[in-house]
Amino acid sequence: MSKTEPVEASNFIRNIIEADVAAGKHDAQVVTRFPPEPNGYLHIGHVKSICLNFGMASRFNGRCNLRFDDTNPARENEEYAQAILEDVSWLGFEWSELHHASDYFEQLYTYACDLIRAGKAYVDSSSADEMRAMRGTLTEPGTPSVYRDRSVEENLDLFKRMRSGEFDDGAHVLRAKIDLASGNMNMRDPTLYRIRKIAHVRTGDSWSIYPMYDYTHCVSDAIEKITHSLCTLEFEDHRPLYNWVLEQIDAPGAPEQTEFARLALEYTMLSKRRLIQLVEENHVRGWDDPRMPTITGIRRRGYTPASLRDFCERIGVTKNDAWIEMMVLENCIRDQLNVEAPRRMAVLDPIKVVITDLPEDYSETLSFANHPQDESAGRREIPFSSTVWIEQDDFAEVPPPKYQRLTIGGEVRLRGSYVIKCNEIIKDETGNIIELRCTHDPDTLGKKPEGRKVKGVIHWVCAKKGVNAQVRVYDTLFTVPNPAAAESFTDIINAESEKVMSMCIIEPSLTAAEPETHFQFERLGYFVTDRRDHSPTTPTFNRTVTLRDTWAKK
RNA sequence: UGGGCCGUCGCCAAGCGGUUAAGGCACCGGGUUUUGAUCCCGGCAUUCGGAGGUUCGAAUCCUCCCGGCCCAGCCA
Repeated sequence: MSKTEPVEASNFIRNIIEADVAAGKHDAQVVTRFPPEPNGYLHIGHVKSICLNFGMASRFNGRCNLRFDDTNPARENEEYAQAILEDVSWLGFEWSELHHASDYFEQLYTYACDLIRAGKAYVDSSSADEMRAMRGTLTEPGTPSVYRDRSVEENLDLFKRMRSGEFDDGAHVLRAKIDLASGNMNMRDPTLYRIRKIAHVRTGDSWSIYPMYDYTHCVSDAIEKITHSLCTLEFEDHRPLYNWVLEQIDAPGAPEQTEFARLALEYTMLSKRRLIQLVEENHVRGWDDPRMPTITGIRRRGYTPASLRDFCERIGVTKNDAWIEMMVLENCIRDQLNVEAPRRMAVLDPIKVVITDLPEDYSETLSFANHPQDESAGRREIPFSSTVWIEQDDFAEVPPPKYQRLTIGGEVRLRGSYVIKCNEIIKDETGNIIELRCTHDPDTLGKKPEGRKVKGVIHWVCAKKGVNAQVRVYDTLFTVPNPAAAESFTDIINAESEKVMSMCIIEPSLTAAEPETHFQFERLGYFVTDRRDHSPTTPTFNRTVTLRDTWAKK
């Protein structure tokens, strides 16, 4: 076997882990974790992180935990947590262990007391505003709070009473005692605990103080013996603090944080706040609107887990501020569905064609391959009669140059059927074409026409047996590549991001399809039966993506 | 000189002192085709943000410069 081995794409994180394993670091184990906060739906940016974390674990025969970073009960809820579990599973990943940061609250509290005893943390009774003022600026050092030198006994006592609920929100916080002059703002005595007299989904009201992310995350990683803690670039500045905390306590593990660039996808917005806004202001119909970049939305649009995993493979992992073109995502689903999706015919914007040289009650059954390159996909029967629907776009009274479809006096192949010629146009009183009267060449079924070339092939559906359906065609939600840069998104929302087409005609067999079944509608694109709205009596399809169209581009 | 980070083809991205600077997407040809799809074949960076330097040899090491991103939540 001398054939060239396909070189698996390398990335810096994989290289680091590879080197660590080779060096026997962390006992040559690889344990990662995906740590979402249950305060929103997962989106395609999270998919990158999920694929990385689960992918690395599986590649190195390690484990990947799913851990909810549930340290802020004010914003988190169970609906989000359930959705996250479903999305990760749907993507095809299985977590090794399921944890919650809240499982560690007691341990976190104990470590915090250790920190106080070691003189590494203190209770600050300044207000949030005062603390902000004392923090200094990017170029000026901070100034110490008057509470910075409280005794260990006083700190311990106060912290204990904070926990017991004696104080109101904001009365005190627990701060690490590090370096108020640090150029890294995170090291200027960061807050470790704040008082929040609010019930937590999992711990109820047993706590009135909650630990901050910086303190919780590293300790949670250590408790779970995570080896490689992968996160996005904005946490780079937090790494010194992550390490500082673990150095102060008697940590069970020695996780190492490595940061990578978060995904930036053209024409989409991935900030949780903005996504929530889209939903709440009804710019979309919900978290699973097929235009949303959420996993559930992308799923409803018709993307598959495999196509999303492929996407992550293609975009790579680096620290570059990279913008991924929409096309890259689209090509992933095209490539998968081109191989896997059975072909069908559907007419979205129909115009009637009457074949005048066939008896009015003529009907015939034609056999079609379900896939042109894959015999194993089988065949199906399609009804044909003297009246068919074709796409309005496939007829032009005044054809543009190089037009290969039906024109007056011209011929075109009805895919899998006969070559027809248009002889006459019928218009209504306002001038709209309502019917094309054509004749057919009976000697062209399954063979090329005699003595001439017919280049064009168009799709069609039998008017007698075709079934009415709703098809929703989608375009990008925004009109600009970087919507996040816009002042308000009301003026950059694409008014044509969704077009609901209710007069579509589909092959009769399509009504039997289960929800979430993928098809290629020939010459149009890939479509999926809607997860929620599709049924035999209400056939409903979403357009996942169009076919590549080199002609339309010109 | 507040701190941290990033710059390799239009868009991603390998590359880790010696390679003809991988690969994918896009693009441009040409072939096959009853989907203007797919598929196939070919083309596509004398050059790695810039300028110096080290070296027999630099995208890879050093210096300076230019451009971009992140940080002043009791958010994550």
